[in-house]
Amino acid sequence: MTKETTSRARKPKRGQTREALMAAALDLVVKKAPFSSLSLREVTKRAGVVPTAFYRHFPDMSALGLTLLDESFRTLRHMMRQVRQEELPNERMLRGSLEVYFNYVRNNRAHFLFVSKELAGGTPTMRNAIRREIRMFTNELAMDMARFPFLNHVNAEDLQMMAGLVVNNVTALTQEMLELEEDDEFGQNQVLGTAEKQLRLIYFGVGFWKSKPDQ
Amino acid sequence: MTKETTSRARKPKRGQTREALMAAALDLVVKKAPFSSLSLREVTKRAGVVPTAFYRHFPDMSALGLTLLDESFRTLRHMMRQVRQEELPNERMLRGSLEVYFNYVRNNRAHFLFVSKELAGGTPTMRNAIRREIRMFTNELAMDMARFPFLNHVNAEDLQMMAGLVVNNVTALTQEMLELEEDDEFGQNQVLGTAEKQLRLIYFGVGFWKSKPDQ
DNA sequence: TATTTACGTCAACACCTGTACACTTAAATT
DNA sequence: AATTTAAGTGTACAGGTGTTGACGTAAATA
Repeated sequence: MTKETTSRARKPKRGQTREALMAAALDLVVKKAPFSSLSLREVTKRAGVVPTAFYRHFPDMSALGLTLLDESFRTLRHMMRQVRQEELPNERMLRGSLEVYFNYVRNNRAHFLFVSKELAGGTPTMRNAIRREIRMFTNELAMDMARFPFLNHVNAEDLQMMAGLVVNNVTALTQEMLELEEDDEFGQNQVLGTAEKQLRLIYFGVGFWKSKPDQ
Repeated sequence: MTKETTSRARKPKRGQTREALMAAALDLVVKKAPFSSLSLREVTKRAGVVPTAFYRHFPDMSALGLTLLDESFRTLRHMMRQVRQEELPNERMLRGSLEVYFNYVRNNRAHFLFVSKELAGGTPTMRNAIRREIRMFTNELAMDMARFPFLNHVNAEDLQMMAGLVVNNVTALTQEMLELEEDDEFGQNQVLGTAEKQLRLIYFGVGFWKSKPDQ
């Protein structure tokens, strides 16, 4: 008799549980703590699903983490590629590029917070994956700079060094940005202004650089 | 009859349990995970003490964390003050300063790892405390730069910007250093070399900088 | 239409967690 | 020498943790 009456209270919830789990994890990262210290049970609870349902989608939490990491960088990579394909950078477009980038950060706050917290505090696997992505950005930036006419006399190693300088700073400023309240437009503009000045200063230094010819 | 015979197996362990707890926590940070995800029980276990003994020394884990943070920065502050009191910096002594600093990092690896992981992943209290310390270093560096003769025409805001650039980079390179194995001298020298070049490049850019007179 | 598969539920487990309480005892203070 | 204090111990409890296993059922496939 109970068999046919139990069909009413079942939640259908077709196939979007995977996305719900990912969203729940990101949500908790924003509101609570770094991903690496979240528990499987609290993620499923926030996703509105029973703990054991987790295993239908991921073998364990670290698999969820790596999926989130992939999601975090996929669109960013795409955006950066587009920006880099435009005309050769000049001083005028520096501000524009920074605005585009930091706007992207603001619109993907959760993902950047996730990455930022795992960069130093995650498992070795996670840290290496993130550092590899960042190194890739650095390499691509160095390749772009190689096409600058006035950087012809800078060797590959020094180009890498310069790109590293830029990436290090943008990374640090991103984290500074993430510490600000979401509606703190004054603070955000201040960081943006600082970023522009710092990059321009680097730009000046780069113009003066002379690589040792033999190394 | 059991009363007087139980006196033999007691551990004396006078008053160094507090230090043992701090050392145990640092140890676990190096070998296991960020401080914020350590449990009270595993810290006491590693310190060779029963869980409840913890409360004789700290009200909770976050109090231990703040103590560790204080310990991490106290000696560093002292060292930096000494370095800054020496003669005005020139290009020659840049390498020397970096060597002193990174040597200090190497000799205090656990403390720097602790700070590095809490900087982005810790509780808000912890993050703010660390960021305050770093901001202090930036301010002091900016004050030093103000005494440079050839920086007379740079206003206070831009000095802050320049100091921020330097500190951001040294911070990033410190974290890069911490990712290397303790005995990877080649990698460490490579980071040191990159650091020197990057700071020299900034030095060039600073020489070219003109502040807007009105801001 | 019959069968299989994907994806949800519930119950149970062994273990780890922070913390309260009552106890012992070496050392410090009187 | 007597007493107080500081700092260790063991027991206990309520609650959170990852993971196994058996079960149900809507949707996809045959």
